[in-house]
Amino acid sequence: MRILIIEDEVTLNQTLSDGLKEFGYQSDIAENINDARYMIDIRNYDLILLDWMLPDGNGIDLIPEIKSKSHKTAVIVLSARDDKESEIAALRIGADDYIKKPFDFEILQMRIEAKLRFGGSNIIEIGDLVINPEEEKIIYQGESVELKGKPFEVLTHLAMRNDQIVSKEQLLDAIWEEPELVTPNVIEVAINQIRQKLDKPLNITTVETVRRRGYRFCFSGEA
Amino acid sequence: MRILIIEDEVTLNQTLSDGLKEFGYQSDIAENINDARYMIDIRNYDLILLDWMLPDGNGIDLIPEIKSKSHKTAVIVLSARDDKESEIAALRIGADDYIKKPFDFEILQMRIEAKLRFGGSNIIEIGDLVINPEEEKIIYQGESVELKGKPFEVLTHLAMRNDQIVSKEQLLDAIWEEPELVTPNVIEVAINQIRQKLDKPLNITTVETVRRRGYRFCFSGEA
DNA sequence: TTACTATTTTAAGAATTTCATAATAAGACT
DNA sequence: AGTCTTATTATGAAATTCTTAAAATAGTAA
Repeated sequence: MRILIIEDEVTLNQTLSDGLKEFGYQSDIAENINDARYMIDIRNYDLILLDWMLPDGNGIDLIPEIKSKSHKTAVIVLSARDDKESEIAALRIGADDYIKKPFDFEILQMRIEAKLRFGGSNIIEIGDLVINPEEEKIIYQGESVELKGKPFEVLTHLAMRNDQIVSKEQLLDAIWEEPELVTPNVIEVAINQIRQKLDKPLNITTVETVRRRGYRFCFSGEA
Repeated sequence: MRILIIEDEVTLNQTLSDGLKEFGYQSDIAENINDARYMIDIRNYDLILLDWMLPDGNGIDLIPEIKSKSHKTAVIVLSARDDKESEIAALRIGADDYIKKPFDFEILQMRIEAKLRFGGSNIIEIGDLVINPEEEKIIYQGESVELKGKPFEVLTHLAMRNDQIVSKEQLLDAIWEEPELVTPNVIEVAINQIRQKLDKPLNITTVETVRRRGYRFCFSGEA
């Protein structure tokens, strides 16, 4: 997670930066709009803390630019203004939150986490293989791979447990509604699908069989 | 967009409900935790307004349940408590925002929109396809496209979630007033409309079906 | 109100896709 | 070789989605 702090008070921005680092976030500091613009341009931020009053202008004027670059970047405005109109203006222009100065660091911390929690995706990324369970999509080296339904679920389950042996029973329990009503052969069929549609055309080997024990997803990302 | 209001003061919850309807949101009211639990169970909410003090317990105790059902549901806590500890507690347990009572409706309005907004404005612009939900208008390569009513709303909902799979249930909850009174077939019909009136004449494919899981708007803007 | 129009919903058969099975082939181990 | 496990493929059944048209509902203007 990368956070940009746009704030000109050196004491404050340093405190914020240090505090955020403690919680495991990467953070950069910009002390004016100009620098901020540059940073936004070269890096992708998950969240931006934005002071309203900056030496070279109003922070909130940056919001449209930020949002146009990436809608997914959350913006929290920090402002000394405590009138209702300012808050509305900030939110209206696209801020995701508005916190009045002086604020409690713990509350800011919590609000940041609340914002970033949203991005809790469970995308599996191994080398240049990307599996997105939410969207039921597989991308390998930029190419989309056609694999749907049960075989996709099996692949996902295995890929999440990279290098581990997963038994057929485990797969059945995890993916089939009523595991005892189907023969274990369904998995063999699914595995076959995966090999046909993923391994074969791309010339890679993702799932290997461990005789009597199950299957193991084993893919380093290297050829 | 469907919003659940969990609030026992009848005047307030009615005001909120009416206000939200004016802005085009579907909303339901629950006056206690028990009812709320039921509603959460049967419908998918994009956002939940949650009063802290309810006749049968603390509202914030519902947050873990809400989040475990769908982490995409945003929760805004409304509370009469204005101490720092309460706010931290609410955020820590998973709330996405905390607003102290009495609050200004306009600010609440803005904060709701900040949560639900997926981009800067609400005009959806992908390549040379422009969808304007406010005016219920679609422009593709300068050409106006005739698509109104429910099918338009379905398209909008899908387009706002570009690339994501949206289930029929979610569509029903978001767009129909009483989702359980209609069959899911209405969506199939709406999708068909979209394909007839948007995809076919313009020779593009916007919404693809993901069998068993729903539909996905998938349009890069490129041919 | 009445007639007319547009939109929404229902219904039902067609078309498609997925799933599980079974039968057979291939491979591994003793 | 003989036995056991896994791979492969085809096929039929089941489930889901598509399509179309008619019925119902809501909306508008005369």
